[in-house]
Amino acid sequence: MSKISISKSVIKRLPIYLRILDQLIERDIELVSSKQMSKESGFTAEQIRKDLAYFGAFGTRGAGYTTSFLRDKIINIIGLDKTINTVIFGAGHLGTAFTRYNAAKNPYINVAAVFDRDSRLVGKKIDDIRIYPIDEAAEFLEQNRIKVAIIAVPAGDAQGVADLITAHGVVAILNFAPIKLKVPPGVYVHNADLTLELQSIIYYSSEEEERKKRLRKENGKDKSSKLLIE
Amino acid sequence: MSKISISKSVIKRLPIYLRILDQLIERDIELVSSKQMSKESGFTAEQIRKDLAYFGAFGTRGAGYTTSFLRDKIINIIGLDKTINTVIFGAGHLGTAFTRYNAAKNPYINVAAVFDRDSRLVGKKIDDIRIYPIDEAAEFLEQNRIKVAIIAVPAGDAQGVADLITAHGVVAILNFAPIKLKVPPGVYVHNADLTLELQSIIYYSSEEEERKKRLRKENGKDKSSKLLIE
DNA sequence: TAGATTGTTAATCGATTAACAATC
DNA sequence: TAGATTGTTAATCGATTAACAATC
Repeated sequence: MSKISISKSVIKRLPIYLRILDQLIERDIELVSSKQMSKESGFTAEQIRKDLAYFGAFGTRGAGYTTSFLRDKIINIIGLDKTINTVIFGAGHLGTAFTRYNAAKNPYINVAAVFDRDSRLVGKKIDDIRIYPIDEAAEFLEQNRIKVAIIAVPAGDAQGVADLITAHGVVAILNFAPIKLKVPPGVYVHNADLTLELQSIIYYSSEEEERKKRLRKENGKDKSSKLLIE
Repeated sequence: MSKISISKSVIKRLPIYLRILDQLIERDIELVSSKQMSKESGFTAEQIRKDLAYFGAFGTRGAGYTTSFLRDKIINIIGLDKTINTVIFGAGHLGTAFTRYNAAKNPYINVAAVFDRDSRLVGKKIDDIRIYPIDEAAEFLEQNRIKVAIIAVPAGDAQGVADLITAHGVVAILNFAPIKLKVPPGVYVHNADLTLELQSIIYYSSEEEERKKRLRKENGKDKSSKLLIE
């Protein structure tokens, strides 16, 4: 009965499998092999089979996986089977973008409310979602049993928001603020720091560039030295 | 002379170290130990030392690291020493949010232009950054030797944009569109799929919830069975 | 039965952690 | 010299890959 803990790497791949299955189902494809899913996802077929096998034997040997059945299983594993309500803190550009993006692209998760400190924004709406003052957050979270929240407020306000929401039932946070949040044990924080992600990409762009330059130079000078490269 | 390839995990941590150093320098702190950086970052001191050691011996035994010296080193390693110009495709909510967010938070990278298909947006500005029609992208990329681009267009347009920009010198892409881009070999793509990240967080929220419920139930019924949990 | 593909176990690979000698 | 902290090597841990028996 005791659950072995599944690694983060596996959990991160599940929504990707889910999206692929959604697309296949939309195209009325009823059966899929790990090999086909490998092509769509870029992960190896072995890895896909192994990931799924952590949770059960969902396929049919010789045939593959029934798309709708596997989709339902993954929805269940992630916990997307019941309607998930989430709230966003911060109605700035990022909060607004995320709210709209999510409404358009995420069939499994509903943004129930947006909270902002700025009283001028309160009462307005992002699409159909109302902006509330932050003082009403505690009550809203408790009444609606919100477990997941998105933080899209300025860095200076983020820790305060984190303290508030973890005190009122939130156990998982998607954090866009560029700081390391301190949260009570058991609360899961995923940092989606866009600046950091962009910076680390630069490494690959310059490396690529330097590699090419080096290659050109070496090639021009001396063909034999090519063997030394890589 | 041959460069051992450094793992992605290491590269992803470098911008975090950089931010911590920036903050320390702002507070006029001139020396920092791996232990202190560990506290700020959440990574172990051993890991920080090991990460840095891949690139050289930047510290002083017995003392620690000189903040400004280490910052310069990391800036160099990532490739942020010269001004990095990037461009964004898509002037929708996400593109706009990212443009503004980057201008405010990222001292190392400049958004040089935003491109959009929608002619009504062309000529407008996001902060000080002008929106151009997508037909002008090829020329702009070449003339300004843009190596890094951000894709924030609808899923259906993303592959087309990727084809266009990789044909004109872009070698690293931050992709917000929810599809797997096909790119020429050597081009680095980092997917920042906000929907997927939010979905995978749900797993932790429900697990946490179930764990708590289980715990409460067990505790109420029978104290001795507590030992079986976890 | 023959062909295909899963599920699982074993082997490999890579990344993190621990330990400690070097040295400021 | 004594105390502190790095840089590096070795040990451990975990994740991916390979192989193949099970079975549709």
